[in-house]
Amino acid sequence: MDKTYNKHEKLKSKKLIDQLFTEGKSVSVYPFRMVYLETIFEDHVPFKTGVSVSKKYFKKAVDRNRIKRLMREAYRLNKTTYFNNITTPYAFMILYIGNTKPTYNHVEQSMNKLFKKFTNVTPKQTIDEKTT
RNA sequence: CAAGUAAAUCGCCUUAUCGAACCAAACUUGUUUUGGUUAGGAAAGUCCGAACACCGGAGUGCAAACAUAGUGGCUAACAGCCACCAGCCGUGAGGUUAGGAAAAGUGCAACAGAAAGUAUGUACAGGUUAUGCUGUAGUGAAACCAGGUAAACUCUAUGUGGUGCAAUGUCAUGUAUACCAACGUUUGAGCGCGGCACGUGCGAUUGUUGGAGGGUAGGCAGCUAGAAUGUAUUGGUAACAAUGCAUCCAGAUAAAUGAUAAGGGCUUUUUAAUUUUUAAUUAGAAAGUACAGAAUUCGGCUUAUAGAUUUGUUUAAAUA
Repeated sequence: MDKTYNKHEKLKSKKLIDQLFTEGKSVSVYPFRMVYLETIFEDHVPFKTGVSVSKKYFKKAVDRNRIKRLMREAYRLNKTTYFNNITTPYAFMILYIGNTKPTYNHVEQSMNKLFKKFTNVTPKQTIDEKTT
């Protein structure tokens, strides 16, 4: 997997996003919250990821754009270290739940923590699902 | 010089690494390669005016509601812009104005004043038997004759259908089936023919196929070559118009136009040194580098904006 984040890796389907929020599980490391769900994609992409910032805390479009860009960048550069070993396809939605404008370093560190937590959590759950 | 004043322009740059979207070409037809393009002056507020689309009426008049309001011009249109007149502000350059009508009617009016109008007080004088009456004084912008106010109602003139690209059109996976047709199934309720049975016709139910309808997820069109931009000439005081030449300049949709690092500008503060005091130059340090992100498209208006630049123009008094 390369350090890319193109059209096919973006979570776009409205249907899937609704499903994600109703059925998905979540891990959170401040200031992020990641909702995830196991699915199968028609175009055989391993992961699809979306990014979201609340309009409630950031009223200006410029600020929202900036934060989303930082998040996408952090995802793009760090996903290879965590997700290359995972074979099951997942849909992700990463939410920014803080209320201050972050710096890039801050975003990257938090994102790393978030992914670590995710990789620790997921295998257990899959085992649980199989047993029960 | 300094302080204004009016108008216009710009609004960080370079390099490296890793990326995103769209378009074109190529072939090895791909999550390929190569090339090109990729946010603003306000993209913002959504306040006016249009284009375009659909709905309604499809004609005319009146009324209501809303908007506009000096005169003339510009414009596709406008509540916009330009010129001129008038009032007000400023020494001035200049700024600013909801600048139609008070002899149609209704209302309102601070302070002062007895009273701002279903009034007639006080003092003095005149007059009278006396009162009513007449004059003067005092308040105020205005005292019975009217005036002010229409960013009060109102009147006059002019204009105005509604909803908005989530408009609208089109393709249509899947799902469900009140619809229609054909064929078929059955422990086939019930009904008709018949005295009853068999039989036969209709048929609730159910299956398959086809059609029609509906229009969800999603795709495509609308979707960017235009009242376009730049430039020159001509006409016009100007807004603006005409003509010639050149150019193609974002099209995303959980929403691209980026991230990081290094260096350099610019501004402010501060330290040191030098020079002719104010100040300037050089070197170092610290901080800052705005407002803000297209979403159908144009013309305006309004609001936000670190800092920089250019041009025209004004300066009374005081001080040097």
